[in-house]
Order: sequence, then C-alpha cells, then structure tokens
Amino acid sequence: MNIGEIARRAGVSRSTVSYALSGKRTVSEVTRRRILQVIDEVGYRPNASARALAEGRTRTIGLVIPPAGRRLTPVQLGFVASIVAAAGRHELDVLLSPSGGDHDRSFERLISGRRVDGVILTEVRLRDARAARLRRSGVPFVSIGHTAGAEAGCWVDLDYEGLIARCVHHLADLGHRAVALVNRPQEFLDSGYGPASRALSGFTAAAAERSIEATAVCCPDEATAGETCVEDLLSIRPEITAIVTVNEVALPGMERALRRLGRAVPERFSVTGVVGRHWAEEFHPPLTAADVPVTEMADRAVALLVERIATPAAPDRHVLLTPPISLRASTAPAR
Amino acid sequence: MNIGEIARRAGVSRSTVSYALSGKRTVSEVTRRRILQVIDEVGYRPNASARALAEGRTRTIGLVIPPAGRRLTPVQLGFVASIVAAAGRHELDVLLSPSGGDHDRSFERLISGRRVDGVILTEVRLRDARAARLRRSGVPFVSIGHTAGAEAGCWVDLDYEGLIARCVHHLADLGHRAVALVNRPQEFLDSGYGPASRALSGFTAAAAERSIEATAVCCPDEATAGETCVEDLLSIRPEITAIVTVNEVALPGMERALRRLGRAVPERFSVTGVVGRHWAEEFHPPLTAADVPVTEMADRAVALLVERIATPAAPDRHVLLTPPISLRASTAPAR
DNA sequence: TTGTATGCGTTATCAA
DNA sequence: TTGATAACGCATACAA
Repeated sequence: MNIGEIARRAGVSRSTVSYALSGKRTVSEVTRRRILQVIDEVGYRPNASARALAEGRTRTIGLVIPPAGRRLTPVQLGFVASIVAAAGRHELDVLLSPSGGDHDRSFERLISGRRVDGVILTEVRLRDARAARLRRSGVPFVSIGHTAGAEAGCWVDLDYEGLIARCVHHLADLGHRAVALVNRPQEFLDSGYGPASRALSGFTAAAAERSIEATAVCCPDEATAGETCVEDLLSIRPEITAIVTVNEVALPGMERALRRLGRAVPERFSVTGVVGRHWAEEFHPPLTAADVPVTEMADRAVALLVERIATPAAPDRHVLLTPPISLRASTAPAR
Repeated sequence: MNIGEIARRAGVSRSTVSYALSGKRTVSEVTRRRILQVIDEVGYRPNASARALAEGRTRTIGLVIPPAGRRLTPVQLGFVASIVAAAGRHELDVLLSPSGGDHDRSFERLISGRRVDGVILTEVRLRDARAARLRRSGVPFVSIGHTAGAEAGCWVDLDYEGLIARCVHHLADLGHRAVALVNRPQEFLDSGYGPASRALSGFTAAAAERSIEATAVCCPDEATAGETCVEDLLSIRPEITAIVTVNEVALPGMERALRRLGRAVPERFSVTGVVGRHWAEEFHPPLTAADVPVTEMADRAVALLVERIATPAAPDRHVLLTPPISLRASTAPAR
C-alpha cells in the first residue's frame, strides 16, 4: 500500500494525498475527508525510507551506549529508557548502538550511512574518540557527560566535582575528620571517565580545604566488591568515620560490610554521595545523597539535540546540573 | 557524498560501483581496486534510506520493550543488551520501541511505516495485543515469552512451569513439607504475564503431587518489598522452611528478612528458584537456582527472526529452554 | 484548489 | 566486463 494507491482510490493525485497528510498546502475539506477515510480504511502509513530519502531526514536519532560486554549500571539503563521516552514525545525513533572502541561497525553505519538525524552519546570519556568522530562527520550530537577539551560540543552533565565537594563539606560540618571516597572502577578512572575523575578531584580539593584526612579508593561496579572494599578500607584505616560514594551498585555490599563491622549508620558511621534515587532509597537507612536526575538529563539532552538538528550552526550549548543533596538518614555528627 | 560522485571520481558508472560493493556481479580487479580506493579516500557509505527503498528492506529490526514508566528488571535489560549485540553480528541495527498499550505511536510507526524488517517482542502476556497486531500486519516477529493461543507465532521462552516444578521436587526430596512461592507482582499475574502465571501453575501442581503445603504470594519488583513479603509470610506461616522464587529483584530483601528472623540459609531455611545468574551469585549464600540464560535466549530469538525474515512463509518455530538447576549453597535438608 | 513532473540515492534489469 | 535506465515511494517546485 503506497501513496499512489491511496490517490487512485480517493480519485485524486498523489501530491494531494501528500499535502492532505502534511498540511503544507490547503486541501478542500471534502477531498481531505475522502482521503483520510481511504487511508483509515486501508491502514496506510507513509513508507519511512521513501520519506527519509525525499525529505533528507530520517526522524530517527542514534543512542550510543557502551558495548554489550560491559554491564550497564541501573542509572545508565535509566538513561536509555528516559531518552527513548523523551524522543518519542518528539516523534523520533531511537536506534540503539552499542559502541565503545573507535572502529565500531554499528557506530559507523549510524553516522556515515545517514541512518540518523542526530546522536546522543552516553558514557563519554574526558578524551573521547567517538565524540571526535562525530564532530568530524558533522552529524549533530549531544553527549551526556562532557569531554575535557574546549571542542566539546553540546552536552548535559551533572556537576560531580561540585556535588562531591558539597558532600565532603557536609561531612566536615558534622565533625568528620577522616573520610573515604568509594569511586567507580579503577579502569574507569584510568580511561578518563568523567564522573570518576571529577568525583576524585572534587573530593581531594574539598578534603584539603577542610583539612580532612582523605582516602580515595576505586571499587568495581558490583555489590560484592563494595563489601570487600569497605572491609579492606576500614581494616587499614579504622579511623575513617564516613564514606562518600558515586558507586551505587556497590552500595548494598557497603551496607552489609558496615553492619558486619558494627558501624551502625548513621550513629557510628555516615554515608553520602551521588547516586540514583532508587539506590539511595533502598539503602538502610535511606541515603542522604544527591540523586542523579536521570529523567531531567535525558529530557534536556533530547531537547538540545532537537534544537541542534534544527539549527546545526548554532553555538554549542551546555547544561550542567547541580541537584540538591536530599537529606535522608545516613549522615550524623561524628562521635 | 553519493554513489554517483564515487562513480565520477573512479571513472565508472554508478552500477559498477554498486556491484563492486555488493559483489553481486563480477568486477575486474583493477576497477574494483580503484573504486575501493576512492571510497576509502572520501569515506563513502551507502545512504541507508535509499538502499532500503531500493532493496525493500531496512536491515533494521525493532525491539519492543515495556513502556518507560514501568521499571525494567535487570534481566530485561540484559535482554536489550544481548539482543542488540546479537543483531549487530547479523549486521542489523535495532530500533527501540517502548510500547505497552495497543494504540502506541512508536509501535505503529515501527510496523506500518516499514521501518523495520522484523520485530522482537519482549514481556509478552498470555493474551497479547501487540502480538495480535503484529500477526495481522504481517511483519515477521519473534517473541521472548509466549502467548496462550495456538496462533502464537515464533517464540523462545524458558520453561518456567517445568523449572519451578523441578525446584519444588528438589525441596521435597530434601524433606521440606511447607514451601512458599514468591512470585512477580500481583498485577503481572492478573494481566496474564507468562512467567508469573506459569510459575504459579508449576508450583501448585508439583506441590500437590508431593503433598506439600503450598503458599503462593506475589511480591512487587523491589528489594524492600521482598523484605516485608518474607516477614509477613513467615509470621503467618512459621512452619514454612523453604522458598521458591522467580522474583530476582526481591532477593536481596528476602535475604535481609531471613537473616533478621534468624532463619540461617541453608541450615534452617532453603531458597531456590529461577533468576538471573548475577542475582543468584550475589545472594548469600549463592543461590541454588536455574539461571535465566539471557544471552542464549537473545541469540536464539535473533536467529529465529533472521530466518523468519528470509522465509516468512515457513512454519512457526518455538524454542523452549530448560536450563539446568545450578547447585550452589542455598538449599539443604529440612530439619 | 488541484495535477504534473522532478529529484532523493540505491539496486537491479536490460543491453552492449 | 561494463553502462544506461527503470524502479523504489515520497515530497515539493512548478503549472494550471
């Protein structure tokens, strides 16, 4: 079923059908009705490929996520769901591309095959080959997280540096003198993953400013890893009375370790950081933390991308979010 | 950059370029080399829309997941990642569609706009409107999970009924006389979600067969819900000595409740069921359970879909997997 | 208010 | 071994 067949059945020309559908030309009410009636009867919808070819745009955006091998954290998965939802509100479909390395087939198909009008990049590194590749290709893109260089392009990000610093100040205000940062995995830090490296610098700076004894450790994205991580940490530095973290997946394990070590939260130990809301609420007791505003970030990213597709020449726009720290029940004055 | 431009630069016709790329016609080695050289220099890739229009296929499949509002469980998210990976191996891109209701825009775009060559449906219900719609539309599809009717189409599924029955038999063999099933949320059962309803029937049947006192409860997909669920359960029926579950998300909460109630696993209480491998291993002690073979199911589903796209008229094929129950450490003889 | 004709970038058929 | 050319289904500039 194509537009010609609709035209034939409605007794008009193909262009009239096209205009009746797009509204880009006035069509008399009677013929419009007749056309819509026929379309409704046969369940016609324009062929997306033909339309894309003629229009020069696909009404599709690409969503680049880390490759399948690497386990996605719940927050990342939240991004996928929220971005798809936001895109849907703009009548955009989403093509998923699991790309990590530079020479990735699906990524290349996406951008050089004109499969998408724009791309949303997740999990960007401080120096990111994919961002560089996109910039060269000229395909509009927005990244969640931002690169180091000035040539960053559009992005929306969370101010990890500032937020983690705030957490440290909060703990310092409560009288904690020895604090640890439980960061994302070591390889994330090594590869220049923004949240990990910015959390570290924010932590280090704020601790120095408040003359706090700071210990920073990396921890794999696993609950069990969080358990051993905290055990090791407190056996080496038993003076530590509080933890700041950006590793939500490790949180349940950290909780277990603290319980086993007799460090009751918040009476004898405080925990805070930047994590997904769900994980903060699942913690016992509920975690005082900055919640990652997944939905808002996704919405902003899609909105930015839509803008950019419409006006590719416009200057880069950046959105740096600093959500409030939700005071729950996991921090208290140091004893 | 298009094929005509490549042809011009290589001094050949467009068709020769096309054939050099597809290999569907022999092209002399010299001209082929020259063409590839030019293509390499300018970084040309065929326009996907034009190719789709000419070829009549998009080299894209649709992946239908539950709408964004509903939280995806880790296993479902594993499916998304694995399916995208499997599709990539077949040089297929994946269009994500979060669709639940019947009248869903993105779902309709997908199938009636010829955006995809086929669809993979996840989270199917016993009676599924989307499956019915796909069948009517004629778009090839494979579902993960199967409907009740004979008009099921292609699917791959896990034998929840048989697996849960096996778990019950395992517990019966160990001497347990009062066993509970912790199922997925009530609304899943009500809406005819396959795994929930089949787990229930397998549980009921096996328990009857072995004259076991059976208690079946539903539990929201939340760790905290698992906690209260087990507490309530054991306060009402303290004689219960074992739990069978298909609710992996509730598992951490169940673990906490059992610990608090002094029901040491496996000495004083046994736990088993069908859950994602990761969750089974994260349980303390590691859970004796049938692991949901996410990767295998995704691979089989994609393979089935590729077959179906190639031969739409072929009879429906079904894959019902029965992975072994991995003996870990969470079950022991009843005391 | 509507119809005709052209182009979008490929693939594939028909000639040579 | 290669080149011209007709689809593919739609949008749109140009006519009427």
